[in-house]
Amino acid sequence: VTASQTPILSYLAKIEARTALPEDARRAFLSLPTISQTYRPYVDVVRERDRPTRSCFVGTGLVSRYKTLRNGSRQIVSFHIPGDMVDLQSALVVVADHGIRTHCPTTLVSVAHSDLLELAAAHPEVGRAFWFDTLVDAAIFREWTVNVGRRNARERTSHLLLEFALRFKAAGLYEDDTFELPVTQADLADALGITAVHLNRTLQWLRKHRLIRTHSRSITIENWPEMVSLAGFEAVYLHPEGPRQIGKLGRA
Amino acid sequence: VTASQTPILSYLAKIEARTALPEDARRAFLSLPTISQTYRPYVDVVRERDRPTRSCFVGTGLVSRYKTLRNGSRQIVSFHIPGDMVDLQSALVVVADHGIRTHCPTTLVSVAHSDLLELAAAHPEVGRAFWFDTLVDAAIFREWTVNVGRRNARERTSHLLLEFALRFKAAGLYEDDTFELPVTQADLADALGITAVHLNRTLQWLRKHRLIRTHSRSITIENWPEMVSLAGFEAVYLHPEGPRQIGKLGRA
DNA sequence: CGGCGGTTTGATGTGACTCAAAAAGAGTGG
DNA sequence: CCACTCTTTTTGAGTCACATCAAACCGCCG
Repeated sequence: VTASQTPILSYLAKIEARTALPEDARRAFLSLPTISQTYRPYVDVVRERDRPTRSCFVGTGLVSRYKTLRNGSRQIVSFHIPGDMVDLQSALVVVADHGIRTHCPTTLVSVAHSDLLELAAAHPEVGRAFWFDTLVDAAIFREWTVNVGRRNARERTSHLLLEFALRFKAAGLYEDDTFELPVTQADLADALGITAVHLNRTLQWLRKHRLIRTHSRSITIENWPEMVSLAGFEAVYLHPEGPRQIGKLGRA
Repeated sequence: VTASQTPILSYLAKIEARTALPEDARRAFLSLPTISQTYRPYVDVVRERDRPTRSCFVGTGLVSRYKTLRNGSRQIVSFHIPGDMVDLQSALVVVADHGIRTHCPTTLVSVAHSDLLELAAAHPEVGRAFWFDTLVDAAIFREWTVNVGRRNARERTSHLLLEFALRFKAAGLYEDDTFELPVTQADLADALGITAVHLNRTLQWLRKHRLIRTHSRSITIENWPEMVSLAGFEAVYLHPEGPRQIGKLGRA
């Protein structure tokens, strides 16, 4: 196991938590040629309108996918943490409709699209896993839309923090109700569709009411039930149950 | 060609506008057993937390996908017009994280998930087309997030109307800059994340400034360039260019 | 012609934005 | 270990876009 395989192993662990892959598919996946690269904070990995030829996995650090508007304001549409596959979509979609950039020192491992598509073609289970991953992605986007469309600043902020908590937990990066979120308040605000100033006041409110605690960039969920209820959080959309099983496919 | 095949033909036309399918795949697709059903306005086709076993195509009318919050407010996350495949995602994702309902008299044609998955397995081109469709879906959700997160009421409203215009045009339901949108202002407001009252005033503003015209439920884009500029609309996210070609797959 | 969804209007309230500047950290070099 | 800078967080005051509530109006259909 080389260092550059680690993020792929994490990704495999993630998708296999839902459905096990056959041994040969696993092995084929792990033997794909990869390139590992380290980036400084706030570096664009993909720019809007680029035509990337590789997809990548997050090893350490954190990246976001974002869109920029005419007036310069930015909306972050998703964050990706270690073990996530970023930009799987660019495997099929030729021109990027959004950018991808780092927020802290980050290591990414990339794989050529052609290799991914061949892998998916050769191992239908992998293809299915990719499709499922895309579907969960879409589900998260939908929830995000609800978040910015219909919830106020307190609700959205706690909703996002809870989503992070669950995803970090699934990635094994969550202990004592605490996780590291190497992102500034301005960045978070860009994701939440509010201003940094207003996010700051919102965080203060959450702290004052003992819902969360913060120490530099680490976040502690202090009162999980209250947070869930404030956010109106329902974990269904993260679909931890995994995809429909192949066994169930036979004519019903 | 039976009546219940029509929506599938439209769907095929849609995906084949991007990439042609081999003849046997086409034929297999068209010979799937279907059920055609007509619904009245405001009927739930799928309820949140359901476990649907069939996906459907829109024949006539219009359906929306939506999520409901605790306080009863609703956020529509997408609309589907004739020729769209709705809820392709439920083929793999077991439990629905959102509802689907009609807004006007609507005919849907449904296909069993098991059939769709077998089709996709037997014809990789179809599997790829499904995956691509999911990706475009996700791209639309992302844009929608940007819309509600970072644009004001006028910008979002014109953005949504332009998206509709392009999609209706692609579906051949657009003439003289005009299309039928069988949806109330309250419904549109649910999609835009604003109140019906405010949407109403926004539409009045758009009319007064000669950007659009409305006659009952039909909408005319009166000044396309101005609308595009107001909305900050960029059509990339609809990905009309289609998926990466198989021919390009060979090791680069 | 009355009832009924849907649209429009009006008055008032407020959550979030804007601009600006102070305070607190974090990193760097002497 | 302390000055210095740069970034991030925090505070304050004024403003605006959009929400809320409520009523009137309109077109459609039986």
